Amino acid sequence: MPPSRPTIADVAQRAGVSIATVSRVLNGTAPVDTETAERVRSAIAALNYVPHAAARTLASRRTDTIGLLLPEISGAFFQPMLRGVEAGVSEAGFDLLIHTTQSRPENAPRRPLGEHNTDGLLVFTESLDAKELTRLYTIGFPVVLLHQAPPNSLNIPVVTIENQSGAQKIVEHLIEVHNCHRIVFLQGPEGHEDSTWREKGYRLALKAHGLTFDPSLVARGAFNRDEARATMEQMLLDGVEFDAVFAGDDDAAVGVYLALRQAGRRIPEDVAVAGFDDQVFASTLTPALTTVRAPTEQVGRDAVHLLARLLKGEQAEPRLVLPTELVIRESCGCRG
Amino acid sequence: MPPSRPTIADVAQRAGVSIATVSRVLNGTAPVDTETAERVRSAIAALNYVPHAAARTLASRRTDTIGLLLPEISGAFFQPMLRGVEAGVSEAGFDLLIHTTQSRPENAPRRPLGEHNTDGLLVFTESLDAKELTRLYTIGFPVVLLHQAPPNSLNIPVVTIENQSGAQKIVEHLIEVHNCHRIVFLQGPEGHEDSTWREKGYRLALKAHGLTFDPSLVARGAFNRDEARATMEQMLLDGVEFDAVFAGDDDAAVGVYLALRQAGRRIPEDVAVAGFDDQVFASTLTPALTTVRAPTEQVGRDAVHLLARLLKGEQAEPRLVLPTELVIRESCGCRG
DNA sequence: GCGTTTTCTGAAAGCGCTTACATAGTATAG
DNA sequence: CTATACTATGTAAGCGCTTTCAGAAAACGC
Repeated sequence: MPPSRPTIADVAQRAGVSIATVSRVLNGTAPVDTETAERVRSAIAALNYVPHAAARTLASRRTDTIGLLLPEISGAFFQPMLRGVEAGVSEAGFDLLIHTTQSRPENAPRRPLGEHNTDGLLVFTESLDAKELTRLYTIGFPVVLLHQAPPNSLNIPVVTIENQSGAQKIVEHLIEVHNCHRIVFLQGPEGHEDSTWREKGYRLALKAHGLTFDPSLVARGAFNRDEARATMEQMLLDGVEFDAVFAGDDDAAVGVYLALRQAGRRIPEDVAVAGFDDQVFASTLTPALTTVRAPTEQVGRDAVHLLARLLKGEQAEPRLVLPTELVIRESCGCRG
Repeated sequence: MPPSRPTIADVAQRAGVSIATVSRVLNGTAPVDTETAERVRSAIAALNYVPHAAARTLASRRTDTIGLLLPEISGAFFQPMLRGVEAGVSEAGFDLLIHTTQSRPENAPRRPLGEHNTDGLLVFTESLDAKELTRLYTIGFPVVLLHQAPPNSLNIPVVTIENQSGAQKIVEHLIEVHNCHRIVFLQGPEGHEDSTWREKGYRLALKAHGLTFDPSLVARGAFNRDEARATMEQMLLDGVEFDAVFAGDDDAAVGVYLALRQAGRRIPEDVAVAGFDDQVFASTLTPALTTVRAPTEQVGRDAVHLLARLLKGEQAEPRLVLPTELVIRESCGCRG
């Protein structure tokens, strides 16, 4: 057995002080004589002492940890968000505990992240049910929602993006600049809030230009390459006529590319394509994808800061909506 | 203040037993009468009781958590690895604590992951220095290395992939099938082990076909799109002649694509390009990228299982090398 | 100088669990 | 029917910290 790690008592003994004093030096919670503090610090260094996180948590009732709940950790969309969360968390001096809800086996622990192991939670759309969210709210546990409005209009802060206006702008671009009239819209997963807003934007754009909404042009892309591809193939098979596709998000746009290419339809000559998010790969597709830039990294970062403020007991704005921005590339027909 | 969460004592009282019995029901560490156990379980359900992780850790000296140390969490390369690690961790019944070493601010905690908050560590190349690795080894703390051999030939288990033979195979494909003679090799980041092995494979392939190694064809791509692009542009500017590029990895291959395209060189007609890893985007590039499939997800999963075995005190193989596989697409000139 | 505040330090009580150890009851063996 | 062995449960001692409380020492005010 290896020599067990030094405890605060070892440090105290070596420095000739009580453990309370060591704790004070460690946390700066009370004035300590300069020389004493120095002795403690050198004892810490000599022993290679690191405080035991669990003991600390138990005694102080703080975990110094923020929990992040999301559907999946891989997936290009979550990369910038994770980067933002990570940066925010480390700036704010917390640790990060990540939990993904997809692909969880049956025997999953009942409540993997919560008051027992984090000080606060970041919750992405669909990764925690309304019941648990309500429970957390009623016990006053700090939560910040990402890309999702609170259920039952609870007063839980939200960070999200301008979905509707972004979608409207890009659809209007297709209409105004490229004279598209029959624009397919691929919805996101069932009940996905981002998708709902984007569809509203899509409809508003049509309306603003006197185009009637055609339900046969709307189908599910599920924000997913393969599903979008299958949907697209089906539409082609069904002989649905269209001159543009607003894919809902960039992942779906890739599926659209694949389906159209296979069917021999040229982008953008035969069909203009637009995405949403501006994920990393968007610019390297051929043709480069016209899309809406979502400040996903900033969402992550802002959410953490908002949560951090909540944890300090400060007041925080209940809703943060970050602006999106049109990114014109080639797939719509510009610079074709 | 919200009503504080129930403790084991509350459960014990409600079930009319001692806290020890509750603990036994919770952990199954000793026989408990069926009926008593049932009473305890319903008390737990009624109170919505969840054991306090920190208290548990403190008392049992186990964290049930595995730590993962890597340079960055975003980046397409790490996605499959994370997926594998995640899956493995949840299969093995552990929690996952992730820590990234890049972009850490100055005031970073001295040792964010270690014996004090995890039972064992998964360490990706370059994310922990030899000194700390040695320290962990000497105190007998379980560690599994990913894509990296242990320093000072310590006996630390490793999970990695067949870099050398994979690289050799793809370079030989360029030589044998496409008759390439002047093949550029873009190295990974300074000191990156994967890169070292790939370079060896590159040299072996040349040698096996009687081609002499030309140092002017080797430059740094850093496994990074932008850096590879810049390097490539410089080579074009310098007038270096070549008929193929083995980009080191897929990210660098994208940079190569961009640089070549801008310079008006066609892929694969003028220059054949090959990558390594077979990241998600490889098949959707135009032309589709010929590369070497690295079983990155499997690496993550296997590493966790290896670590889990170590944690159980079982013996584990000291080195796991997963096979790579040639993936021929269009960028080399096949099915052009 | 003497009371009063301020600064520093230590003793000790938990935080919510796990886990020897002890004990009582119940089988099983001879 | 007594000796032996389980089985089921409780008691209590920590795990390594933080934090309250109190006290000693030093500094201050007048």
